[in-house]
Amino acid sequence: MRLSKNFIPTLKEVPSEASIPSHKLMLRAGLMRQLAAGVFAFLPLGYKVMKNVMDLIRKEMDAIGGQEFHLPALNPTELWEKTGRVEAFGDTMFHLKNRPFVLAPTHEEVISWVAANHIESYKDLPQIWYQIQTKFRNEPRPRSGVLRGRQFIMKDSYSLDSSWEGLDKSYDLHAEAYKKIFNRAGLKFFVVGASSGAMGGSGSQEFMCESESGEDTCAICDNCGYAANLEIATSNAAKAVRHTESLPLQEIHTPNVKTIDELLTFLKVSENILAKSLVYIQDGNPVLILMMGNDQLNETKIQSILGQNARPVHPDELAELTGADAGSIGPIGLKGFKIIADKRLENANNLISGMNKNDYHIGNIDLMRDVKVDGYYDLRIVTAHEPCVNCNKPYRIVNAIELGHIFKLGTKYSNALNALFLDEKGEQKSIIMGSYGIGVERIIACNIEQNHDKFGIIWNKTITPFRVHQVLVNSNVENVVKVSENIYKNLLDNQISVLYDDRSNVSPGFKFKDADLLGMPLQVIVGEKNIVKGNVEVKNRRTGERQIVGTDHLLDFIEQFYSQN
RNA sequence: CGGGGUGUAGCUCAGCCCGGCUAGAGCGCUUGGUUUGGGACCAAGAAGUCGUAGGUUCAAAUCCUAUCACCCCGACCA
Repeated sequence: MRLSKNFIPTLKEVPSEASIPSHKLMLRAGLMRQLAAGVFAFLPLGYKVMKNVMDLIRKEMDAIGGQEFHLPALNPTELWEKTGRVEAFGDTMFHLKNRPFVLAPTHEEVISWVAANHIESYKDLPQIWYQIQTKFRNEPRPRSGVLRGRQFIMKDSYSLDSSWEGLDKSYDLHAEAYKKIFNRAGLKFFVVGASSGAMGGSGSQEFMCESESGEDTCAICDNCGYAANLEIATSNAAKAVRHTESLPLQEIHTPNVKTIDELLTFLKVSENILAKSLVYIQDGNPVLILMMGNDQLNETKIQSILGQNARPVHPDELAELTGADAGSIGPIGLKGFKIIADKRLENANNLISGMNKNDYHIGNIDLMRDVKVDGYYDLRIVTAHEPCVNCNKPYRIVNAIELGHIFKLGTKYSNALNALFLDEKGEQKSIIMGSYGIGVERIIACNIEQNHDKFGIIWNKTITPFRVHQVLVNSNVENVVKVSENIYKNLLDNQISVLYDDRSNVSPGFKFKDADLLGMPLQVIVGEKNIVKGNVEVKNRRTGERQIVGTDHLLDFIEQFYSQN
């Protein structure tokens, strides 16, 4: 493809709308333009990369027996009401105004509808159905370029099985396919246990790409390989000690002391004898939550214990329920409260907590003697350097981008939509489902996040839009142009995709800068000083290494370069 | 939805606080010429409802009110 005749609008300056590297470079390299918040127009070069990513995904999905569909994005609202997900998605789903339709944010409903109509027998199972298609989500705050958009391309697949063992098998097939896909796309990634959220189901894992620009946070153990989203990560953080002697309760005057940090300074005691109190409302009833010291409550964990509808108490309610303000709340003397505590506090004694009276705390609380604890749970957010739950080595906490998410759904959707089959005994059963997603744009963005330098993008060999970027240096020298044209033709004749910078009105420096920005793995530089000896210069974009190669050997060189992983 | 920021030429931005005369710069673009191995140079030129609406004023890019859009932090996130 000739640069002189094709639309690749590169930018010298960084557009003000972008703040993370991938976003800046996708705009600067002319891959896309932003139409509205979270909505992007992909330009020819960007679409080329996207098609390469989609092809890569297709190959691996087909290899595990996946069959490609093309389902509608426009869905009747009624279908989504049957699974209760109109309410579950709430404002995140786009609704049409002049017809009772929604724009689908995912496709469990439509897949189940197809299955309900056409799967009759266990003999029809298993199935793996997938598509690569546009999804719509009314994100409250789109951000980070294509990493969180309101419209994006997703590869979503769905497994249909007649048994739970079958689901495990389909799930594992996907996990393996996903690893191949991300490896072939050149991404460094890791797999974490994750929360299933509103998707429901029994288990889920996320494929994460470590990146400063990521929105998710994960705990990683570099020693044993344990990795988990912070939503669910646990650790072996030390528990409170149970002293042999439980001292009598003691009132402590603590004027104007509100936070744990202030209490630490005021009392000059260790953090691990302090019990912080938080209050949630579960179905209208107050729940006191005890955490050790300054441990942070994990919202995902508390919701999985108290239910999705549990919420933090309002300050006014708090005063009414306890007679004190936040900072002076504690487990002693409360009426009508359920009390739960973090596992670090299990059966601890000689603790200090609030007295439910402003400016006072109580010392020497024994959770076995003085408090009726309704349960100990893991409630905290894991922090850096804490001992790994498996091997006790310290965790690293990293930001990460979610590339893919796989779920064991079970029968939630098949039940709601009557997707049934007859088993070997003639009994009617619900199809057992799994669902599996990959964000296509995220693969592109992650690739750039992990592979760029101050000059521009460095494409991975598998998804690069062109294998070779050919630069004609001396467009004013007739003989150089002639040789360069021959090289271009020869590359094309040998099925090597090449972007040819044949522009005559642009200086060599400008072309080199553009070549580095656009990021093809290999640059073939055709200039006067080398062609007189029958050579061209070949530059490795990643290493910057330059080699002089005879024009006769150029094809071999390129072939060899691309045959190395 | 809460907090912060920004909207001026295709792009990056100055001017706004403290109102004033024809609204600026760099890059890009057009024409002509000179250049050609790391974002060339000279000359001439085109290009802006100053986000939108209303208000104050003799006078508004500048002050006031409303509103829209975009970005960042938070909340949210199958």
